[in-house]
This record gives sequence, structure tokens and C-alpha cells, in this order.
Amino acid sequence: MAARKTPGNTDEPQLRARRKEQTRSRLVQAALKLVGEGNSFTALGIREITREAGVVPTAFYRHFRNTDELGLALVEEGGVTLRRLLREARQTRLPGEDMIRHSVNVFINYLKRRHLEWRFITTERSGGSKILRMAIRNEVVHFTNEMASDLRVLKVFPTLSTQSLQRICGLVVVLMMHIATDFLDLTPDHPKLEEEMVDDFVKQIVLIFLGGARWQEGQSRGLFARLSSKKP
Amino acid sequence: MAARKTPGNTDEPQLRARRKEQTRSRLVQAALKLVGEGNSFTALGIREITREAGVVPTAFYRHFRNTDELGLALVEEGGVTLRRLLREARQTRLPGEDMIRHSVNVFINYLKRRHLEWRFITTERSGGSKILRMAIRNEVVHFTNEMASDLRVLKVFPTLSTQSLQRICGLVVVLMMHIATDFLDLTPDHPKLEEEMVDDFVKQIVLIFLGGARWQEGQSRGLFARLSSKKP
DNA sequence: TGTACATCAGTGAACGCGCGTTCACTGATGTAC
DNA sequence: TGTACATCAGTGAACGCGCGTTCACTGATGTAC
Repeated sequence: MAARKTPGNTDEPQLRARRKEQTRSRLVQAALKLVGEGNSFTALGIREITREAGVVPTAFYRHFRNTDELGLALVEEGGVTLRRLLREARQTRLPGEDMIRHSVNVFINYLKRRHLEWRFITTERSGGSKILRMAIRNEVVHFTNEMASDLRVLKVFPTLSTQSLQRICGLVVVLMMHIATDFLDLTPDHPKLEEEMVDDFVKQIVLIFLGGARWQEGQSRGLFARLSSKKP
Repeated sequence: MAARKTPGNTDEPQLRARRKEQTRSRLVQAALKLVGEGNSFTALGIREITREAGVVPTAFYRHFRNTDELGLALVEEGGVTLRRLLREARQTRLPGEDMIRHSVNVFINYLKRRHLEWRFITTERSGGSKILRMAIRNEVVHFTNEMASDLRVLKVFPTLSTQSLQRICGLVVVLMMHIATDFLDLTPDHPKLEEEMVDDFVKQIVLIFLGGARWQEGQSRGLFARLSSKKP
């Protein structure tokens, strides 16, 4: 039931709880570090993680029932940061392609700063246990929805249906996740290649938005059919 | 050096070689089956695979040095089938959206027929060892290039640069891989949902193509900037 | 404030188990003459 | 064609190892009075 007593100073958390939280965090960080070193999270073992964290294997069970549960904690944490990124990106209200370029830069910087988390997310998104995959997919859907509602507020595609808007955002997010994967794999300090990738990414998003704009104008079928059968 | 003798009947392969090939195939199929049952390929063990294949663990070493090598064999096989799919899809020359819808259907059917291979590919594409990821990425690039050259032959975007064409195909292929992942995860006989996913997939590709067409017309920057800043 | 008791995060020994890999082998298939 | 020898795919025993999990424990932190 409800807690029966609280310690004298309520806003300073209890020492024991604080220390427990510290150990938990060390376990999570250890797992991230191991993933960053090229290990597949799915293949990480409890002993491996606790060794890296500097605690005894059995201490693990004070915090998680198994590695999947630790993974879920990571996903949730990653989801929160994902949304913070979104908030950052929508601060500016630059017009057209500039907005896209700015958002992409914010995203890429974020990717670099939190590359361990992102390696985990992109890796487990399709490679992990079903539970983890579902959890990550959930976060991605969340992200997509927030993006769609932002585009609505910004009136980028004023006449488009919610469904169409979501489709566009879905495309951009899929592309984003893909770029993240590539970026993390090919980032041993190769600034030229990096620049190229970013530029390509921007252009692909612009292309999607152009498609969205056109979709908005004519309702497509006839338009596109006419367009692509230019042969006599 | 060169073989010193060949058996009497040359076009009938030697019995021993044939049997070896059989065992090898059984190992590959066993790995696929295990992946299909929800295991991560990365986490598969030699003993697990050989047990499923019905041979003794040590027999594995007659065919592969380790599980990564078996994975590479799977990637190569999958790549071949991927390209066969491409060939199938380009047989028909339907106009506009119909071509897309047809290609998508071919792809989806293929996905169903070879779902074990595809589960492996989508899973390991970002989750596996670096070697496997690179190998899969290579196949994807191959696929993208073939698609671009097909679009060129079909004159879908007659005036677009090779780079732009490749960018469009890259988008479509990324989307395709993504759809494959979703499709394989959510396919416990739910035809309504399946239909919706396919329809959405088609519309997303159409949207990309519309973007490509528009890109082709005005060279974008001015066009798009004007378009998206409709606010006063 | 001081004392006596409760809690519980982290310890360390122990377990049974399946793993990857080595090794010497067997016996059907292939080759030489 | 028949015989004697070579090859090599698959076998089976054995190894040392790290794994996940259990258990009783310790001792600092928290609570009651």
C-alpha cells in the first residue's frame, strides 16, 4: 500500500535510493559501452554487463529481471531524447529547404553526441528480441505523430489530409532511421563523406516534400499516370 | 593446382561432392529455420545449427569456419533472389501508378514465399556483425543501381541526372526494406491490415515519384522555398 | 539525542549446463594400375 | 573387370570455459521509540 514513512528531508532523496540509482545507471552505461564496442545487444550477457559496470553478477537482479528489461529502459531513455531533439528542431521557423537543412543538422549533431544510444536503437530496431523491436517501433510512431502535428501547425501542407501528412512524415522518419544506421557505421572521421551523406539526406527529404506538395495539388492518379507514360 | 583427374561421367557430379552439398544446404536451411522461429542469427550457435540439421557439431567445420561465414552464404543467396525479383518486376511495362502497384505486389508475394530468407536479411541488415551488415548493404546498393538503370531504360524521368535518379531509387529501396521488416513482423494472417500496408506502401512510392517528377521540372530550391512559406 | 531493530543493495561461493573447438577415428567413395 | 591404396565427409569422446541463476551472507542505511 502507501509508503508509511518518509525521511526527514523529503526533497533530498534517501542515500540508499540514490546509490541504487547510481548502480543502475552504471549497468545501463556499461551495456551501452559494450554495444558501442561492436557487440550485439542481443548477445550481451549479464556477467558481461556487470563485469563492465564493476559489480558482482548477482547485483544485476536488484535492478532488472533480465537483459531485455534493461533494453526496454534504454529504449525509453532513447525515446525521451528523441522527443527532445524534435523540440529543438521545431524551435526555429526557417522557410522551406532551410528548415529541412537545419533540422537535419540538429539531428546529425545529436546523433554524434549520443552515438552509443543511437547505435543501440538502430541495431535493435530490427535485430533485437520481439519485445525490444515493438518498443522501439512504438517510439518511432510517437515521433512520427509529433512531426505530423508540427507540420500541421506550421501549415506546410495546409490542405493535406491527416493520413497523407502522416504518410509523408512516415517516409521522412524511415529515411532518418536509415541515415542514422549508415552514419553510425561509416563515421571513422571522414568529413567529406559525412558532408555528402548529409547533403544527400537533405535532398531526399526535399524530394519527399515536393512529392507531398504535388500530391496536395492534383489528386495524383491521373496526374502521375499521364506524366510517366510519355512514350508514344 | 589443376585437378589431375575427373571421374568417368563428368556432367554427373561426383557422389561425394553431391552429398557434401546436401549437408551444407541442410546447415543453411537449419539456420534459416531457427531464425524463422524468432532467434537472432547473431546469437545462433554451431551446436544449435548442427542439432537442427541433424549432423554432429564437428561436421560444421567441413563447410564453414564459423557462423559468420554461413551468414555470408545466406546473404549471397538472398542477393541472387533479390535480383531475380527485380527481373520479374520489370517484365511488365504498365504505365504510371499501375507499374508501381504491380511491382509492389510482386515484391510482397516474394516476401511471403521466401519469408525466412527475408527475415534473416532484414534482421541482420542492421543488427548483425559488421561483416554481415556490410555484405547486405552491398547487395542493397546493387539492387538500387539495377533499379536506377531500369528507370533510365523505361524513361520514367527522362531528363534527370544519374545522381538524382539514384537518390530516388535509394529512397524507394530504403522504404522497401522498411516495409519488409514491418510486413514480416505483423503477418499472423491479418489480411485487412496487410492490404492497408500494401496500399500505403504504393502511395508512398507514388509520392516519391511525384517528388522526382517535380524535381525534374524546376530545379527545386526556389520552387520549394516559395511553396512552403505561404504564411504572410 | 541515543539505542535497538529492520531493511535491502551488493557480495561471493556454488551449481549444473551448453558452448566452441581439438583430436583420432571410420568407412564409403574415388583413383591408379 | 578386379584389387590395393588414398581421400575426406561425417563421427564421437573429451577438454576447458563462461554462462545464468540459487543461496545464505554482510554491513551500511533507514526507522521506531
